[in-house]
Amino acid sequence: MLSIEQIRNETDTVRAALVRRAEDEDCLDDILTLDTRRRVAITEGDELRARRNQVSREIGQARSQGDQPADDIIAEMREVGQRISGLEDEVRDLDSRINDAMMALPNLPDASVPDGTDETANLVLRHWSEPTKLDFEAQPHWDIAERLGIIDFQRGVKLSGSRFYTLNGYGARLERAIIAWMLDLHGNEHGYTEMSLPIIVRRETMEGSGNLPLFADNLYHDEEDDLWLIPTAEVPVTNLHRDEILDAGQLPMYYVAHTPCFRREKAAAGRDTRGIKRVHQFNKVEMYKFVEPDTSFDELESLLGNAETVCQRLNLPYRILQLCAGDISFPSAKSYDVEVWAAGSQEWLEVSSCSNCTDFQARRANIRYRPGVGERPRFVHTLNGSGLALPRVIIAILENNQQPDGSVVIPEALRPYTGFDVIPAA
RNA sequence: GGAGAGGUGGCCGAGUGGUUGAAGGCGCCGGUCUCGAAAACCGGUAUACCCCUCUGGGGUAUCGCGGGUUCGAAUCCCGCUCUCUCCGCCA
Repeated sequence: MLSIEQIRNETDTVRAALVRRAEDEDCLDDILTLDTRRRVAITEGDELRARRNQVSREIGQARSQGDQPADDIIAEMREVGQRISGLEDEVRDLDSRINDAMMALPNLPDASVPDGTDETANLVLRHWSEPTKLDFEAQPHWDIAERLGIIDFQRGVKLSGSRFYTLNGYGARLERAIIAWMLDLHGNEHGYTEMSLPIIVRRETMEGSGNLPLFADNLYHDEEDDLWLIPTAEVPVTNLHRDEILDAGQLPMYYVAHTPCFRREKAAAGRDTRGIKRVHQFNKVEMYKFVEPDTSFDELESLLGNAETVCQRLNLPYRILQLCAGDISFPSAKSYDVEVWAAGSQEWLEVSSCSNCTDFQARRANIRYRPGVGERPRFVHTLNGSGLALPRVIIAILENNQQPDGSVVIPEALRPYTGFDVIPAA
């Protein structure tokens, strides 16, 4: 959520930034109109309340001295009370309309974010290593995995429907190893605190992270208790410190968590239907930072570095994309994507998206910190990045490390965790 | 799921209709004292919003949340929510 002060005082800046995101900025005028009406109503209500407080105090004092208050004063105050109620209704209505409009506004792109309205305008910043070249006919992961018997698509569908699968034997063990290895890497070498979190959360939690009310379409929902399955660990982590005022000394705070992620993928129906590139349930290791505002853009660079380290240690060729203004996610002010090369399906796979959400989520979830003793609380900045998403890492390992005999070699870094060096050809 | 108890400021804890945004204590910050520290003493110590003749002044709201009664509610009534205890159930 943006700040109403910024919309009020820097309207043109906000308008220009929204245009860069290819967002409709007409609502700004509506918000400003509602905001003016709101403040008029608040002022009038406050004045009436001040009058009522004063008179009530006088009535109390008179009564304590045995005097009876005049009936006409009581009658007048009764009427003042009704006017106050009316103004309160009006303010409540205006608040909710302003809030609805504000909730629909995305974060503003940072000045360093390139122009562009969609993914075609994203910039390739750099490559690491060369896309894997195999001197035999490379197979896509769905063929490799089925042949090795480590992914069962049919039975996944039998259990849960399309876009579900099971990992079997070496496949399941490989996934478990990758998760444990990533958590250890970020926990031991990058300074993140490991968390195990609820993956089913209340409505308020989804609102705090910005997934509701706008993106309900992509979420699984339990109607009976109004609980929601998380699409990413970003949701519970963001809300860990909701409605808190942190000490400056506590920042920065780094968290890493492995969770299953659930996505209905309504908007992507029909896309990427083969294999495990786009599924309804997947595992992900997520990195998350709460930081002081002045440091957040530096923190974004180191966050990206942490994601890159994962790819490097796995020896997966990757490239870094800087997302353009029209392609950064709703709460983000600046984002980088990490894409690894998959030699079988011959495409770049997004395995991580690292974003600086500045104070956008913090404002929504009311996460503040006190810069110094006696100073006013300020909103923290939040950042998140996958570190990494499991299915696509598995795809890349299977496709890049496949051997002519049909086996798949495990990256060295993972071997202490898998306990095997190769998935043997069946 | 059943029964009961309870949610007050950073923490503990008073407070059942009228100068209570909230006693008292602890903690924290500043000061006095001291070579320094401790102790003691003095002072300060929530958040959000609004207005103005705006390096300052004034006002409003907030005692889990939302309604209601009343001139006036932390205090009374209703609904919700969360926590705790006991019973039941269960990994």
